[in-house]
Amino acid sequence: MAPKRSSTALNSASGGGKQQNIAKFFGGKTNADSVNTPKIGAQASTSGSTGVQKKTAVASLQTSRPVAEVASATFSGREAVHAQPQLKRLRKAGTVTQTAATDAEDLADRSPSPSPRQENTTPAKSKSPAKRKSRTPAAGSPEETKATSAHPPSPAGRRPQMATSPAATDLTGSSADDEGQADRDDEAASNKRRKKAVLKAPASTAKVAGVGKSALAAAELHAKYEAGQAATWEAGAPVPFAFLAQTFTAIDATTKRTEITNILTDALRTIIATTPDDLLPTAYLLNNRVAPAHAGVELGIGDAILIKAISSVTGRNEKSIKEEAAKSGDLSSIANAAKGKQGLIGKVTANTIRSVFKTFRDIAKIEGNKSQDHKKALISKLLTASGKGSNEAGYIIRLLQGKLRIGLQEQGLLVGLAQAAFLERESAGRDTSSLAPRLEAAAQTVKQVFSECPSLDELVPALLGGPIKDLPKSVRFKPGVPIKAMLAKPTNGVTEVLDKFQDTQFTVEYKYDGERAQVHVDERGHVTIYSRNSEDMTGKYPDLAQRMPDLLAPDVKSLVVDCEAVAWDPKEGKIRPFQVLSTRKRKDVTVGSIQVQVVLFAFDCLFLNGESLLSKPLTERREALVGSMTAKPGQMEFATFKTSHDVEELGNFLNESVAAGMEGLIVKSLDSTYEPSKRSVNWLKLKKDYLEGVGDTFDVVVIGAWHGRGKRTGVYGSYLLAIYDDENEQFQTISKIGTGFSEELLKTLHGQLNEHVIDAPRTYYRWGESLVPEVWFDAQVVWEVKAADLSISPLHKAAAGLVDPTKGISIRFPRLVKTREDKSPDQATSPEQVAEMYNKQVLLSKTKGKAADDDDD
DNA sequence: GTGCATCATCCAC
DNA sequence: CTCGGACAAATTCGG
DNA sequence: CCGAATTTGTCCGAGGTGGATGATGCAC
Repeated sequence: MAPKRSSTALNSASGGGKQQNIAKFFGGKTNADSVNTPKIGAQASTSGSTGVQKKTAVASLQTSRPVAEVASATFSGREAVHAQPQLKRLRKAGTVTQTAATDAEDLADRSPSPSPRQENTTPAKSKSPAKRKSRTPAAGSPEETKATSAHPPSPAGRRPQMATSPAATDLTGSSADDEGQADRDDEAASNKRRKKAVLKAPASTAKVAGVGKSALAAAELHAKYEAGQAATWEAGAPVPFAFLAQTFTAIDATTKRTEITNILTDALRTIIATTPDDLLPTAYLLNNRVAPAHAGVELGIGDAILIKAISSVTGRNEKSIKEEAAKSGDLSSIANAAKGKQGLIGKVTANTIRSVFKTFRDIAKIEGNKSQDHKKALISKLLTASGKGSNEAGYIIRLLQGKLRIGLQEQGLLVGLAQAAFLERESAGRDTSSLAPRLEAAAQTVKQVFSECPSLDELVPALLGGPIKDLPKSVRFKPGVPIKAMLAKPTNGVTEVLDKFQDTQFTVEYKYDGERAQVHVDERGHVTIYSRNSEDMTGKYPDLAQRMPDLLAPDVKSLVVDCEAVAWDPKEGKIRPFQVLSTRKRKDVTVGSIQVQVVLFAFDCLFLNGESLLSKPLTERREALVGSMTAKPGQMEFATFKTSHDVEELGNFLNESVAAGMEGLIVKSLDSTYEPSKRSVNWLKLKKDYLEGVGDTFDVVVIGAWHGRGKRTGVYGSYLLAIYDDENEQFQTISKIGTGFSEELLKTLHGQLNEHVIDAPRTYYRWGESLVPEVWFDAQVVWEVKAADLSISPLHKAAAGLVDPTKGISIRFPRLVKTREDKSPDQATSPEQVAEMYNKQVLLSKTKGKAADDDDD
């Protein structure tokens, strides 16, 4: 064996130091270097090798940025070592770490406080003056108020870039910004070969302007469009499904965003002008839904049933359909091809939008014995009733798959709805120069409204009923209807965080590894709980629903809080890993039968006593949060957070959080509003595995692949990966992988791997029965892959027998880092290393849970 | 028919 | 959940 | 000061592991 040196370059710049440590850790074991980076170690107290790793990890965390810098910081294990103590020292200095429960005062006085505030607004280089300068309220009032209340209005008059759009410049006012120390920073940074620099002031993004050249061009077209003319049906008559299919085809033909929305807008206008009753079913079809998410109604259709249906309509056998679909990457084209021959048979009446939608709803209701046959029959009927042109049958298939794949999804739909409604019902105006901003405003309003009340059942009628600017009055946030969750944007290091939040006051929270839970309490005390995707989870968490009333402060009448539900071990008083939470029953759970207990970590308050808090700054929402509930260990606690601007300290807090079993941190701007459904820069997530050169990586061998679908047609869409067990001379699968590739690389790899195709798997491959790749490869190619975590796998075989007697180990969130031309397959990561990493993770989880910060002193 | 294994779908991350 | 690509808007750069 | 070049924000669609649930299929 003796995979010698191999990686001289391994981890080249970023991981040099780490490498040494690993090697040390594995006591010089031959291929030690293939494990690039084990987890950040457990508590430092456990000295030894673990400690060493932790230290280096810490060091690189903190710098994170320029690769070279990291490298030098970590290059020698020594240096890294002495970095550690100071970290510990710093820990408490001058900042507050609040662990749960504590009181509101504490919170209140820390946060907004004058001093930090001005510190942040003052030096403001407000580099994005244009940014929040906001547009005339036009139709978009709600965001408006929100934006301005979040920040001191700091508009900068000059620079109304949106030349022609007067509306966009209206509101501007004085400019508060001063010159450019930002520039200096930038230069300094870029001198250090930093990729790009900085910028970005705080919250309240675009929305204000958002009208560019292409939007203006579009407005001109819209001003001229005659809605009714495209209709081939009589006013009031059901709109033929073919009309929708044609629209899809047109949209599919372009990738230009404005063009897509224009096509959609025109089509929707036509429907509004002729048969407005069909707008709702149209919207549902476009939204790939049959009911609002929280209604819990699903189609229950997958490729398997679709293939059966296609088979029964075309007479082809299922297997051939399946194979062709795998190769062509598109089931829908098969249905279309068949249609090309047949067209409408006999006296079948053609599909209409409403008939298709009605059938979808019927399908969703079917359950029980023979339900699949029943569904198949309905689908077959839809297919036979599809016309010949326009790819109708294909779109039926795609709609049922829930993947239209034409470059239009929910956000695009909302824009189309907004524009169409505005133009058909209230535009009035021909002055195109003001039209563009008004359309933009309408779109923003509709998006906002929908994110606060994601129900087309409410939105569409309201859209047809009155002016868009009145929407927020009729369709609004209320307990009992989930609001779309605000999401955090990934960042690649502490320094990036600091860049983005330069002159913003921010706070840092633990990122718990559980499940998002949006808890609603209405005026009657009724509790409902929603998932990140707005599914109703109340049936899964009756225990949470039951305990809520006891947690509420006396004067709380209604409330919506944003939380993370985390598995909880009541005996040990510690949190448990996500994998445990996922084993919890989901339906018809009764409080008495619960196997996996759960603790809620609350981190935001969105609604209190009849009032929406969305437009309030985080500081206020936090006050509301701690003021409205009382923490109880093991039941409900407030997410641990701290407020600090110090790089080192942030890095330290990140490590702390990981040691406490967290996924990392969420960094939040303190004066930002809650922006539903946005992946806002106001919330940044910081996970150790995002950092370059940090996190678990593996060197794996490619032994199989699957044909890609959709835009990956013609190349492999995913690959099967294995590690190498040199004792038994086996390649054991550890994961599939399908992300981290550029399109170009995908092509290259397809060609490269095709040279290693073999007819049958090698006898020395070990894989899961239900994970048989479509193509096998001889073990030749080695890649470096990164993951967030390791898990015991029911399918994969890596390190089988080492941790679990039969099961192997797999990885969470695998992605390609790079190909490793310099490594041979026998230098891949070994089972021992995988097992070691897994064990370390478990060990860590044993000491985690509670106070992670009581270790020093 | 009942019980058990497997497949398909959905949903969390 | 992670990632990359395409667009459009916003911002910076260069003449 | 204006147009070109570059950066940022948004949206979309490829793809991952794993567990519960419900339907189906097979053995008895």
